[in-house]
Amino acid sequence: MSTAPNSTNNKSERTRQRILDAAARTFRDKGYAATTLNDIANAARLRAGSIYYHFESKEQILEEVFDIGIKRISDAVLRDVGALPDDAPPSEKIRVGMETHLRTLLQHGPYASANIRVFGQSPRSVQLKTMRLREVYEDFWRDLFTEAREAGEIERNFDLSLIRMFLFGALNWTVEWYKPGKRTLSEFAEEVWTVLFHGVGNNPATHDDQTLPELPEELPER
Amino acid sequence: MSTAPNSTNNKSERTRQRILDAAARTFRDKGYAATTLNDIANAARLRAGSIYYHFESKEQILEEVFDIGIKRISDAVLRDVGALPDDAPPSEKIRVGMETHLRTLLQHGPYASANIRVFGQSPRSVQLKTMRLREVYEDFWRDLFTEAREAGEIERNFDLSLIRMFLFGALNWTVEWYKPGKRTLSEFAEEVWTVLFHGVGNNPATHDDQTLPELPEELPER
DNA sequence: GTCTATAAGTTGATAGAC
DNA sequence: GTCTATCAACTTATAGAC
Repeated sequence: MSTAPNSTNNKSERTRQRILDAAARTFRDKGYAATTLNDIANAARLRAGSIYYHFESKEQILEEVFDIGIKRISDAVLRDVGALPDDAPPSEKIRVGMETHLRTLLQHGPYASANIRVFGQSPRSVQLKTMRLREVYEDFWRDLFTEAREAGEIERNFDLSLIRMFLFGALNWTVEWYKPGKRTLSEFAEEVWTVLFHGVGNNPATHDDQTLPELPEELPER
Repeated sequence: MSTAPNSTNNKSERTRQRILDAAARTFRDKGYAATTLNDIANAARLRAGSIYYHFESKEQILEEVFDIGIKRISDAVLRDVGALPDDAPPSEKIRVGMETHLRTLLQHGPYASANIRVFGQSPRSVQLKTMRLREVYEDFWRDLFTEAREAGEIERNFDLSLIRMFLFGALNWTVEWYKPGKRTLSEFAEEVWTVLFHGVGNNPATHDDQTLPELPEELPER
């Protein structure tokens, strides 16, 4: 009983988690190549050799950090957007998704931010293994933007994939500069959303609610 | 005459440039720590030891790559924006600056993009040395946005530094995903500018009262 | 100026004691 | 499970031949 073999909360598992936490934080701060097993071991309060009882290689640690990071963002965003009524305006779903994406990135541990900062410079083999999870998350957003256009909330002539990459660039780049300040994350996300949908320009009409103009069905592809 | 000692185009200087070019490209692709002097030497077609005739250390190479990168972006943007009439609308200056920033980042060699990708994970001491150049460039954009607000082209209540970081996030992130496609860089920059000032939303008013002429003349191809 | 050779240190990873 | 000890490979940097 005391040696419950199926428990996921035994000592080994907890040590494994400590190593992953330490690795994620160090990867995020210094990058993958600059992080040594000694760095990770020190931060996890054990010796470098002991890591190999829990992991096969440094690369394997990176893979798990990546997978956990994407899953954390993806799960949180899908949960919060899913909690909205099905018939909520897509633009509102986008607003909630943005806020949760940001919140996970900036406040919920180093896994998500390690992902953003290190992915581009990690070995190709590692990138490929985490690709599928990334694509699932990306598809979610692709669908959300398509939904918004079909609902008439996005002008027809915009390139949706450009808009998506543009938005994610702005959001992901926050890991390079964001410091918690006077503005709450919600207010921050709200302002980004406003820029995305209404722009910063002085357009008097933009702040009254949307009136859906007549919208023919033909979509100029892409 | 053949041994002109002051010439900046002698053999030594050209080799130095080859090393810097090779380093910038490899830093951008693999990151600083993952790049070895052997990588650089191979790409520059000489042996690792020979690099030390031209540079004192690996860090010094990184510093020069950073400085060159910022200077390339900064010089190009200040030149192109400066070529506009002084009384051009600030929003137009922003549009031109954005386009040149993007063009330098994506088409004018690896120095600028290495800067974006590697800076955050480089040694603190190196970051500090290039800070002053960065701040000059940042001040330029800060002034431009302030000018735009004072001209009434940006709504009062927006946080300008947030807008600026938001925009640069979107622009800088392009190094992670942009591939030259059907859309020219000018069209691309134009669309980003439109999103920034008018948003993607369906706001009928925003497209009628454009004060901007539509493409009065051909842009000189670069 | 570039080469080869090599020093001096670090790294990821393994073996075996406890 | 974690430790210490250690290896082989690699890294930055230097020395000296050409």
